[in-house]
Formats: sequence, structure tokens, C-alpha cells
Amino acid sequence: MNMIDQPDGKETSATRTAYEAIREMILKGELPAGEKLKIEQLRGMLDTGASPVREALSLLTSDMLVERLDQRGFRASPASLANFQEILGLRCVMEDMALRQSIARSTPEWEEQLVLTHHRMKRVSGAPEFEAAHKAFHMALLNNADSPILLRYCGQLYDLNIRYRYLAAAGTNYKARDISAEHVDILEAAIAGEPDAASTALVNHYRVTGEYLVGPLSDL
Amino acid sequence: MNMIDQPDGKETSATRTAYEAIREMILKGELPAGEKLKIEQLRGMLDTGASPVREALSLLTSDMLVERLDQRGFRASPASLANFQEILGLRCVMEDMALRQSIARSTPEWEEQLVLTHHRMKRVSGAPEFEAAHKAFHMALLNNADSPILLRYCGQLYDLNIRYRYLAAAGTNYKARDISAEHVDILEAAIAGEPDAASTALVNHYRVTGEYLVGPLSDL
DNA sequence: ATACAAGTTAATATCGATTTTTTAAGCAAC
DNA sequence: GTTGCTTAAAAAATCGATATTAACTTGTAT
Repeated sequence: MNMIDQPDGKETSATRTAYEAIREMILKGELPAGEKLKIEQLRGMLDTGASPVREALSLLTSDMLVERLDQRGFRASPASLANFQEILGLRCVMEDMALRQSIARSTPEWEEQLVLTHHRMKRVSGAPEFEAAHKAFHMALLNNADSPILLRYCGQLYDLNIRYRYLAAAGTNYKARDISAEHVDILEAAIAGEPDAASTALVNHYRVTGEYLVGPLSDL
Repeated sequence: MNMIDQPDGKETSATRTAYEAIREMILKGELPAGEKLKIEQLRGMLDTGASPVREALSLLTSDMLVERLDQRGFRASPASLANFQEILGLRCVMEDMALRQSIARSTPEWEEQLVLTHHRMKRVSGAPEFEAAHKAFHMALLNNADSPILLRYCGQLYDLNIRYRYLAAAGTNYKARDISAEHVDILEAAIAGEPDAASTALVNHYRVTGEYLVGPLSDL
């Protein structure tokens, strides 16, 4: 293979590398929604073989980020306002469910995880690591629910939503809000063991974000 | 290729053929839950190359029927009582949601589809086509909801559930119930445009089925 | 006997080349 | 000027072979 075997670097398959790279490119909009994804082109970008690329694309199908057209290859899943709104609505319902389960099964360890991930998120505010930390916090809220499939769905929808944040990045009045305060509200209600308050805060967080995004996205 | 080019047969890729075959084998339990899926072995069974098999397995990941272990190949997703119960619970919530949306957007065409798929299902009762017809009816109930992602999830969960029906096939007191009557209840409430009644009937249908399956599955 | 290490086998992951299929282009006929 | 057919180019799907990695076996030292 052409990958240098870095002494302390962790071993990873070419497929996984390709998977993560392509995923990132789609989420960030570098590979625009709806665009044809040509194997040869990606093979060139990622400097790997056709097989790993092909397999990575098949895997990305799981995440609804890539669509497979029967004999015509792959394309990045199309984006639309309707799709965004559907994601938003489903997230509200499903995360509400997961969050309530999480709180119902609350443990000291879970509370500590919440505080930790929240702290880490604040710490990297503005930095490029924020995206990952933000997801970690939101998923930590749900992680205590004993429902792997539900969590999988929530994670998927979270990622799908990221794409729309990038798509709407033009309308940057987005940062005007005090997102921090919203996060604190959710955190505190969760730790206090108040499902209704926590859920309200969480759903409100999403609805408000939705409001901000709908404008810039209205031309999709 | 070694596939005979049937004059009126539809052209299909080796990957799709493999995908459908493997999927069927997993749903019916011919490839038992948790079992290692060796490429070479499947390649032999399906008389095709390693690439289509590999890609089919990657695709099956989307359906949560196959798991990918990083450098160790694939295996059929494990089954457990907890997994079954999670599926059952999620189906109740999500199909309830979809069914209500469907009814809220009811049209004459949709009603006709319901009657049609229901009729076709009754017609093949007992035959091997029943499985497909039954799914068609259940999905028709939901199809009028304008929510592709939700429908995708419902379809996935439906299929995951099939596997448990086969797993529990030993305890065959299952057929004792009058499933037919339950289907009619759902159908009539849906056509009458009564969301609460329809949803109750549907959820009841699932819960009762769940009761019947839990016994045989308790040793998982 | 048991734990550990080296060597062997089996299976996966990946590459490079070939075959099919789809898309695009060019040309003729209406 | 458009429609339909033939041909050429591009891309996808698939194969067969190789390299890599994990699983297993065997032997050895404690």
C-alpha cells in the first residue's frame, strides 16, 4: 500500500479512511448535495484504490448521505427544505424520547459525563474541534437511554442536520443567539432529573435553530 | 457473466442479486444471527465474485442486518430478547406517528391502495407470497405520510421484526390468533379516517404479536 | 500443566485489469 | 429543426490475483 506505516499511528483500513474522508466532505458541502460521485474522481482525491472508495460509498448509504443508483453509480443525497424540516421534526420527537429515557435511568456516572462533555464543548468554543465536541455533548445527553437503535437514528439525524448548517452558513446571523445559555438550560434540567424541563429546553433549542436556518435554506 | 440473459427478464447487477439473496437468508434464519459471514463461503453459495458479495454486505449494513467488524469481516447482526423488545417498542411509536400522518392526508387513491393491498394479502393467505403481501399492506397504511425518512425507519424495523418471527417459529401457537380480524380493524379505522381507533388497533396488533413471540424467544 | 511465543494457515482487504453498461456525440432521415 | 439510429467515449461493475491481517496451532520454557 502507499500509506506510510507511521510508527505510532493507529492502523486503519483504507476503506475506513475513505469512509471518514468522504463523509466529512459531504457534511461540509465540499461534495455538494445531489452531486454525482465518480469513483475515479474520489479515487484520485483520496489517493486510494477503487475498491475502498466503492465500499465506503456503500457504507455511507447507511447514513443516508449517499444514494446508490442501480447501475449508474452513487451520488450525494439531495438536500431540500422539506428534507430539512422532516429531519428537524423527527429529531424533536426521537431525541425527546431518548432524553426522557436517559433521565429516567440517571446515574452519577452519566451526570458526570454530561458535565464533562459540556465543559469540553465550552472549552473549544469557536475552534474547529467544536463540531465534534458539540455532537459529543448532545449524544451524551441521550446515551443513557438503553435503546441502541433509537440512538443510532438520533445520531444519523444529527449528522444529516449538520449538512444543513453548513448549507445555511451564508446567513450568518446564526451566531447571534446565545447558544451557550440554551445548552446550560438543557444540562441543568437533565442533571436535576426533570424530564419535562429538559425536553422542553432541548426541543426549543432545535426549533429555534430551525427558525434561523429556514431562511437561508428557502431557496433549496 | 454466468447469469442467463432471460429474454423478458429484467437486467440486474450481481451486487443486487447478492444483496437480495443474503438478505433473504438472514431474515429467514438460514444465516443465523451472530454468525460470521465469510466472503468465500457466500461467494460459493451465490456463485458470484467476491466484490459483489462484499458490496452487498456493506449495503446490508444499512438495514442493521449485517455488522462490519473493522478488520475482521462481517457477521449477521446478533439477535436478543432485548433487541426484539426495542424493535417492538420503536415500531409502536413510529408507526403510530406515520399512520396518523397518513390518515390526516387521506385521499381516495390512498384508500383504494389500502383496500387493494389488503385484498391481495387475504388472497394469498398461507402461501409463500403472504410475507411480501403482508408487508405491502402494512407499508401501504403508512405510505401516505409525507415523511420518507420515517417510512424508511418503519420499513427497516418491519424487516428486523420478521427475523424474530422466524426465530420464534418453533412456538407455533402463533397462528391460533385471528390475525385477519385485527387487520380488518386497522383497515376499517384507517378508511373511516379515525386516527385514534386505527392507531390503537395497529399498536394492539403489534403488542399482541409481541406477547406471542416473547415466550419462544426467551432463551435468546 | 500452563502461559507465552513463533510459525502456519485461513480470511480479509486491496489492487490492477477486463467486461458491461451508460452517457454523449455524430450523422442521417423525415 | 427535430427525431431516431449508429458509433465512440466514459464510467461502473466485476473478476482474478496479491498483499495484509487476524486466527489458530504447535512447540518451548517456566
